[in-house]
Amino acid sequence: MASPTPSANAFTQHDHAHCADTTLHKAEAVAAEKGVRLTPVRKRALEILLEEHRAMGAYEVLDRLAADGFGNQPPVAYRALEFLVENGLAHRVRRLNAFAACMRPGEEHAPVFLICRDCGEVAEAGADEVRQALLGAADRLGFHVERATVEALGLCPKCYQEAAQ
Amino acid sequence: MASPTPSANAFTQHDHAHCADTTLHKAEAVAAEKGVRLTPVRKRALEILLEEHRAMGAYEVLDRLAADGFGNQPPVAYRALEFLVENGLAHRVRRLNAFAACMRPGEEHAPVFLICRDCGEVAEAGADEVRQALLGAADRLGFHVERATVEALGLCPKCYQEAAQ
DNA sequence: GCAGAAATGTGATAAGGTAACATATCCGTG
DNA sequence: CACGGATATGTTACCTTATCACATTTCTGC
Repeated sequence: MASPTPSANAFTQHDHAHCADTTLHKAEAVAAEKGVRLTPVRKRALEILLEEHRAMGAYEVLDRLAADGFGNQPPVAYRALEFLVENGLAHRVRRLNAFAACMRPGEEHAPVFLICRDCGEVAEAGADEVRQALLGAADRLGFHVERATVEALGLCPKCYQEAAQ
Repeated sequence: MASPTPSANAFTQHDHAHCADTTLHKAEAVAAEKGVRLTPVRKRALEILLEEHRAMGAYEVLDRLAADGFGNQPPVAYRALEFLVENGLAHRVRRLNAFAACMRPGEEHAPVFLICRDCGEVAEAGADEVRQALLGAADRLGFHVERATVEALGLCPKCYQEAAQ
């Protein structure tokens, strides 16, 4: 699989600097509202994810944090990332052993990740129907869902077209 | 999280020996039909998963394989497990870094895993609506889904009741 | 039987993740 | 403001999970 380009999300071009900026502000608001502390490492970790605009491994984030003067041991990255995930500011993409900034912090949503196996691009899609269906299926078995992971592997529009040629 | 009991699936009691046996036969039929080889290691790996009837780590499966006279290096287990997953005879449970035998080999299905965070039990639920919803959401973005991972973490009926007390 | 493909065995090592503990910082309370 | 508990950070060490590379064997079609 090729290295993911940081140039698109949901498979559409857009202004990164802008969306990263507004998302960071939303994240700060969420943290304030929840009464949790978006400390320097945590904020920087989120910024890194937002800047890169792609799924990043914990060690990759760690390298960036270390370069910025923070600790260079794994727990530094894992703790910051865990905090972000716990508070809905980032997501964990299990299939990639990676993390990505949440594009809708604060909004209640069931993140669905669409991962292109060709270009590596990861898109976060909103999909309430998926969540509803999952809750329904679980409910029929008496299972009480707390968190859900929904990830699809396949081809993004661009790579699908290219593959068809 | 407590160690998962091998005594239930889909949170209901049933006859293991029987279901393991019939599932193994179905798996053999699937392999024959597909023209792929269910070699000794692969078959044994599947048997192990069926016998234990729970999600098992690759190294745990490896230990069992080694005890049965197969190689004792990681690739032995990973290759066998990969084969099983590729051919729909087992599933990978990403949240647990584990593998579980498929209970419906041959049937086209979207496996949904319900993982109890208390007792560790893992149930494979059929949930076509989930798959449909996911395909629909992906389609709206022009994404072409090939494989999907759907996993829910929460409480099984038993642990939910116990927690409520 | 033979050649190519598929599968296995093995050693080595990369990548991902956590436990434990010391130190520092924050923050409410007296 | 000082103090004490809770929270957060830094660091060491280590464990688990997963893959690469390459030699050897086994299968399969011809």
